[in-house]
Amino acid sequence: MDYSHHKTKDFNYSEQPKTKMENQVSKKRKVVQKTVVTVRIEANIGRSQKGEGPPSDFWSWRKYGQKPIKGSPHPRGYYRCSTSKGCSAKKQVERCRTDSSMLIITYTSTHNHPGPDPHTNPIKKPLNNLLIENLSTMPEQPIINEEDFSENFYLQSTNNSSQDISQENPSTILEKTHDPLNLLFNEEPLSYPHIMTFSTPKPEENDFFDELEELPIFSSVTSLMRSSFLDERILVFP
DNA sequence: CGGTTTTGACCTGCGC
DNA sequence: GCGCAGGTCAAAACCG
Repeated sequence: MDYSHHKTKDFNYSEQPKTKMENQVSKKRKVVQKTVVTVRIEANIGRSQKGEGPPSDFWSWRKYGQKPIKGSPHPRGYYRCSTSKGCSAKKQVERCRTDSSMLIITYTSTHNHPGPDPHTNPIKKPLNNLLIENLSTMPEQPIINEEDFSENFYLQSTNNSSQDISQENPSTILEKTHDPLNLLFNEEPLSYPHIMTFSTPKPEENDFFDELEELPIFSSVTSLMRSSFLDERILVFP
């Protein structure tokens, strides 16, 4: 396995002597870029989710670990981006301890490569009955995925479920301030949810991509996604 | 056969 | 210093 990217200091972890773990970053209480998203699974999303898996998104993820979390009946899964070997993007997926129908997805670090071409990564079956519940920080990557938004996917109040995030990720807001990308969003730090209130293709989607394009990392990708992704979606709809 | 998932071991940070 | 909790490694199993 190629874990050499761990040495790239994508995380603002403190340096310290390492032995076997020299390629492994430190874990807790460090300043990292995080984007927390909660997703509600309304129905039995049996299929590929197997009741535990995270909603898929544009990126391909490879699971590299799973740990039971104290106080939560559900384990947390650890995923890293498998699209590019050098990509340090990771995400953690866990179920809300108080509401097992809620998935809490924590994105860590950013992708250092263009997103996958939807045309070379054909859309799978759409994820039905999903609700984005919360965006506690700015999306630094396309957390909105083609599957999830294909149908029956809509946003609820940003504040309603924020308690889950604020309780379980109290440092999120703090960490966000260290994210240089967020400087781009100072004017409307939590403006994203409103542009995601759609369940069918609407002009709002363009707004979403418009905003994403303000991120340098996405500027080259979102235009592609905007066109191809939306085009693909039309194919998905019956 | 290559990529992904599973899973126990290992490591680090933190609180006491 | 010790124990706990969280995060990652890496070998084996699994899968298409």
